[in-house]
Amino acid sequence: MKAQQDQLVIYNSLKGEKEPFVPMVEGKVGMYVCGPTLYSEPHMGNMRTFINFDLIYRYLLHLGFSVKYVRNVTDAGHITNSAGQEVDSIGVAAKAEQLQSLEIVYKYAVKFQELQRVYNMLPPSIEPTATQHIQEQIEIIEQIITNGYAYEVNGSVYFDTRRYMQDYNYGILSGRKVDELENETRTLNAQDEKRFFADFALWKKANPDDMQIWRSPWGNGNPGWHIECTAMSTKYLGKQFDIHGGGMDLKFPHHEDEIAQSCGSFGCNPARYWMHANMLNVNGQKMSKSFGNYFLPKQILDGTTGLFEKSYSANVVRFFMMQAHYRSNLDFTQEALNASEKGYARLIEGFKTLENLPTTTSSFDVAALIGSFYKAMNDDFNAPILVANLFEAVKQINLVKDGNASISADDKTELKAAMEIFIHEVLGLAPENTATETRLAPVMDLVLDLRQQARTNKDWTTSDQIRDGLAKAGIVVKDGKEGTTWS
RNA sequence: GGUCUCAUGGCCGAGCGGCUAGGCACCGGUCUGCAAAACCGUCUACAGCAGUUCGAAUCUGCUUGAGACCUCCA
Repeated sequence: MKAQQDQLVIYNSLKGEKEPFVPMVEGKVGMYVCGPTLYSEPHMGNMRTFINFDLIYRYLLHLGFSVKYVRNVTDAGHITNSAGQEVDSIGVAAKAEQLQSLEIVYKYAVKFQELQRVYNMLPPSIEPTATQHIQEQIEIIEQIITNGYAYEVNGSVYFDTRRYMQDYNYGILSGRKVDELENETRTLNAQDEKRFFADFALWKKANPDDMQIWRSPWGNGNPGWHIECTAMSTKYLGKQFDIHGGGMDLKFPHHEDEIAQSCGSFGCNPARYWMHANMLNVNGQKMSKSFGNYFLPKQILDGTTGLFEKSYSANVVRFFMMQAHYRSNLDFTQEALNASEKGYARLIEGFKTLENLPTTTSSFDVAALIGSFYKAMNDDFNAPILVANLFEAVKQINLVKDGNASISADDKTELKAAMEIFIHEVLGLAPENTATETRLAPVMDLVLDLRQQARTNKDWTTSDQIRDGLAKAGIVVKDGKEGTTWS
């Protein structure tokens, strides 16, 4: 397994190129991913990022790394809105739903947990929340002030971007130049307290109508949005760790500001590899709350998205996502979803077929095939190539089944183990739930037995009546070469 | 307005200078009482125009189109 670790290459957003992955401590990986803000239910686009990092987490685990995967939950913090004002989005949601802030957070945390389970995502090593780490945030802010990169104004604390730029490169991740930014910024409202337009809030003085407030050396207030990630990643992974991930849309300003905060307090970039997952598109445009073109993960499971005429299983949705690279945009369309549904069924069917294959000698290179699975994933987690290679395996399996190819017993065992690993463990496609089928099986055996009797007697009327009746109940009967099956 | 990214066959998507993924759909075939399913085969695309090269979907320039970020967003 060590050899496979050595070959892993990751695209580092910080450098804009792929580079060999070398963890700080051999065999161990520290990974931080920006999680959801719990002021509403996560939509499908949000899920794509988490599913992609779940894939990355799973593959790192499979390679034998000891991974500490930290994904935060934002349950407090003031963000900057379009008017340039600091806003507590959770408090706003709480007022709208006439609940307390923590009720809002809890409500959506429960839903998010449920979604993780449904989409077969491995739980992170820890899911810290911002409210549990106010003290740590305050301490880092104090350190930044001590280092001279932040200043207090009227109970609020701002990051001093101009001062910072004298010592560090603000824009190292996003490639932005601050002097250009100034001219580009469309409006500059409500920024009287800031010394410079690019300064951002580390701590914001409490408003009279804030639902959550905390004590600080600067008076009662709220942490800024960016500081929580710095506090939590530092606490659980150290001042510098291996991988920092998140959605592409967090690159600027969120991740840029995280780097500034870490450099401003500890003097180093928090992560050596920055990874950014791309967006999910609907009709060619990014799925987003503000565009209103979003649907919820549960809606696609029960067919109520209003966009597609049918429902799809979580495995199909996940498989669909795995057919696109995490750094590419992905378009959700009816036709593509249908394609994935059939392709997924074919893959699983092929894997099942492998089990009952006769063995002689191998007519194809099984070791090379398995090697291609690793090669794909080692190349910056290229899941679509992995899927293509899995289909190559399915093709060979079917050839063997039809007697047009052969496989040795040892190769069969190896291939079965490898496919099991890559389909279930790495891609995270959950084994199908057969609970209902086990109850139904004896009944179906009886029904199909009766139908077979009718068929033997050439009583097509009865035979077809049974088939049509079952079809209405959602059970499809297939008359194969070696008997009748159903699903 | 600024910065950046991307344009691949009917659809979704890999590809990162030569060996022209993969899935689905279509079409043809095998099987079958019929049907469905399954399996096999087929289909050869890289927005346009120039250029670099022995050779370009892949590199360069221009044109056109789309998107992201600059505000909260995964």
